[in-house]
Amino acid sequence: MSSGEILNNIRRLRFNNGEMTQEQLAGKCSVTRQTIIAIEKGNYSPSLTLAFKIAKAFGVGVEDVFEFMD
Amino acid sequence: MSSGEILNNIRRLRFNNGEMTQEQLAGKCSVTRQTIIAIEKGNYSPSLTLAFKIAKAFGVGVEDVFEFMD
DNA sequence: ATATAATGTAAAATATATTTTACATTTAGT
DNA sequence: ACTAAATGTAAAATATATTTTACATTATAT
Repeated sequence: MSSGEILNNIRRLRFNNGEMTQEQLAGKCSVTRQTIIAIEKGNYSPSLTLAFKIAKAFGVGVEDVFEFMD
Repeated sequence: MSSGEILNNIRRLRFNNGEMTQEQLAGKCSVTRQTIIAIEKGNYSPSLTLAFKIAKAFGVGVEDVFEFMD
């Protein structure tokens, strides 16, 4: 899996959602803060399940959070 | 990751796309047929990267292929 | 009925995603 | 300047996704 193919707007969405912290987003998605950091930095591609949870936490669609560059 | 939370329309989309075989879809997504089978059956949640590749293979959005039930 | 194609099951090996734990650095508020 | 909060780095451990390999079953065409 090359996560370099996935870009994301997590940081911007966090800011626009009451300046949500990574910790808070992690809580909403039931994952660790480290996971959010890693995904936000594009260290690896998240599972689809987690991608959906992140999108839901922001009240948007998956493709509003993540973009596939191929 | 509980993949029970993700439903998909892969089989239907395969049928509607020239009756594409699992092998062909696997080829388009650069994964093994076994992976397609497992995902189609909901054995596990795919990586977001693969989800995007599958969606692209059908020329639709990720949320047209997968549905998050929570 | 036969042969081939497509789909399905299974398990070990391998690759990747996530967690745990710890510490460091930066940012924000006073 | 000080403190706490937020973010960041890192690596080992753990969990999950995918591959490899093999065989079985079902579907399709003749």
